[in-house]
Amino acid sequence: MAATIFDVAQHAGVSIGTVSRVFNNRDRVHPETRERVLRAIRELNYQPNALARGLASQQTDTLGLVIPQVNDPFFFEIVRGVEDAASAAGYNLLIASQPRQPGEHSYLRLFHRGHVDAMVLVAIDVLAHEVQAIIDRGVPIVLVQQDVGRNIPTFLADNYYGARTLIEHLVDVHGYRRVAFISGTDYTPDSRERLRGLRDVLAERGLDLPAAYITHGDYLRGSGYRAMQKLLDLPARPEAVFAANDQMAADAIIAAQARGLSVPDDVAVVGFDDVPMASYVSPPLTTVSQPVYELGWQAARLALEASREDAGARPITPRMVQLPTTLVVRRSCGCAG
Amino acid sequence: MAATIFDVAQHAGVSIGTVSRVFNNRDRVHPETRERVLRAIRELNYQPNALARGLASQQTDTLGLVIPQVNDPFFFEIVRGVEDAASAAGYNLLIASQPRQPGEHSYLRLFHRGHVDAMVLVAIDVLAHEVQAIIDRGVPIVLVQQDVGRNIPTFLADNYYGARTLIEHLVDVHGYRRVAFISGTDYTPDSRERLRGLRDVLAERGLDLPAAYITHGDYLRGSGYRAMQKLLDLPARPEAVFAANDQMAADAIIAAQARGLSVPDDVAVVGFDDVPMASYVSPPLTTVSQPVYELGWQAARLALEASREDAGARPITPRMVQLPTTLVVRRSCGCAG
DNA sequence: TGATACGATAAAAGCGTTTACAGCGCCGCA
DNA sequence: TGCGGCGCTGTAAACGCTTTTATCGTATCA
Repeated sequence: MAATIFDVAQHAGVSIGTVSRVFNNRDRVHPETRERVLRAIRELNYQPNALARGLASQQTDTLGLVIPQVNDPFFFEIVRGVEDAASAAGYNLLIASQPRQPGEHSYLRLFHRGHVDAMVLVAIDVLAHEVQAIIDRGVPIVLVQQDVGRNIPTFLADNYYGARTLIEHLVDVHGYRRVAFISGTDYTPDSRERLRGLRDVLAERGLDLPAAYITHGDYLRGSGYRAMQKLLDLPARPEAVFAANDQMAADAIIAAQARGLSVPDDVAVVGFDDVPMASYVSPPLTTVSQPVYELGWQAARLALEASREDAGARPITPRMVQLPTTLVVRRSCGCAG
Repeated sequence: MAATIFDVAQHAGVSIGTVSRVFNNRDRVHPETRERVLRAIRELNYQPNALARGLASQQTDTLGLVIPQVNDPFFFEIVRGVEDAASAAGYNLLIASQPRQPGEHSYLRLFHRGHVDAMVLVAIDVLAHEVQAIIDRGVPIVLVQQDVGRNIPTFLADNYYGARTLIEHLVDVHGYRRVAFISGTDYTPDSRERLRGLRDVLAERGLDLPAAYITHGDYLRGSGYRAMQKLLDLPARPEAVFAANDQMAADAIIAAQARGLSVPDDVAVVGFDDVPMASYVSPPLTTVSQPVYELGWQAARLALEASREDAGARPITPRMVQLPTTLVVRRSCGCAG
């Protein structure tokens, strides 16, 4: 088996308490003793057992991350941000997927079993009072791409402003007046906020947004195709279609082209997210870039900081942070390459 | 704080030993007592502390997963497979990235600190003897998209056969005779195997593969573009280009189109992996589909099984498993839509 | 020179489980 | 009636750490 603290203590001729003090730089230890202990640690390749350490110190040096069970590069990018922040802080990362059956909440289990010091929940359908209860018991939780109010810290891209900029481009630059929407799922705020951006820009210019122009997708492959078909069947075909993410926008383009329509000449299509695929579809997608990696990174940072300041007087942490989005103009809106 | 086993014992009027027996279904407990304990567990919402449990039982119910620090949807798909297998078996998933500096090996730390019962290493640059040592100490390790011999279990897609099928399609169906290659990184076997497939098919047909036709990429965005430029500068321009993954193939297409060349009329381009993007680029990519999710899933299953059979006489586990690949014909090879 | 304080270390008490072992009541059998 | 065995449950020792408390020299001061 691996060397334990006892082995090191024996090897260095000290007690285990001293080894612990040296390893954690706690209290003062005579320089000479410290040197002996360090040598023993090196010689035995000692690494403290994480479980024992967690049990004794009541902290696990582990960050919990819960993500939806969906294959979207968007989430992977968040995972990368979270992972980087965690490992930079010397934390491990424990990942759980939101289970399929809606009743079960895996983040509760992570908490109850004492696995983690803090949690980041990405686009997860949470129970606000449960989350609040966990935070109150000393395990900080930060939400990403989700907002349930109640003073629970939240990191979001500025979906509303991003959508506004995008629609303003369509309306003010290209002069489109009939703009339709393909929504995503509804339990996180992003699709709603993007729709609100669309709605407001149109309203401010006195343009109409008929109910039939709002179709429903689920962010996943295929749903954009079906929604686009419905829109193209409409008597008053939209001049531009705003899909709530790039995947659906890419599918919408395919759907239009399958009918022999040209994008953007017959109908413009724009998306949201700026995933890698966006620049490779034809025509390349005009979309809105979100700082996804950064979102994960900052959320993880906040969660970890909160877990460490737990005892002391903690500074006021932000209730909500919106990160800026950027309009990425390519060709699917009608602009020239 | 959360309820402990003591609270439950007191609440049910039994000893902690009995609570533990009930919770783990070990030994026999009087039905009536069991009922009392179960009620107490329910009423207190008791969940055993994972650390204490791991410390006492010497098993953590946690699977370690190490992936390269790269943003590739390919890896995310593997993560999903591994996660599903782990959670189906009641295991948690601890994720670590291969650190940037080549000297450090995060999987060693996971092992040494007793975090995990088993590990899956994906496309990681490992030290064979270290891995062997860990396995010998009772923590099973399974490699994915990597092979270092030494009886270390390995899951791979059948890269060689996949490449063969792809090249046979180019040569035998389309009649291309000048086929070039854009390689990936070299520390995992996949790029090498794909090149071998290309080489063998050409050789069997008496076709030449000049050294200049083998260019070097790194699987990442951008490198396919540069490699393609070199190929197009060649006096004898290749008729078809085989990129070792789809990302580079997509970039190669862009590079060709930037020169006013038509794909596939002037030069055909094919890739490998069949990532989501492949069907959206223009022309849609002919490529080879790998069972990526399945790769992760099966690797995790094997690792977990091995960790549980540890004590008993374990059946012979496979040294290497190759999963089948499928040719996906789209338009970038010259086939009609 | 003897009481005092202090720096350094050892000893021991948890942390919350699992599990080996002991104990107890009761039944069946000689 | 006495005793071995069995079904059930309590007790206590690990597991490998952290952290509090106790101890022991040694230097300091009156």
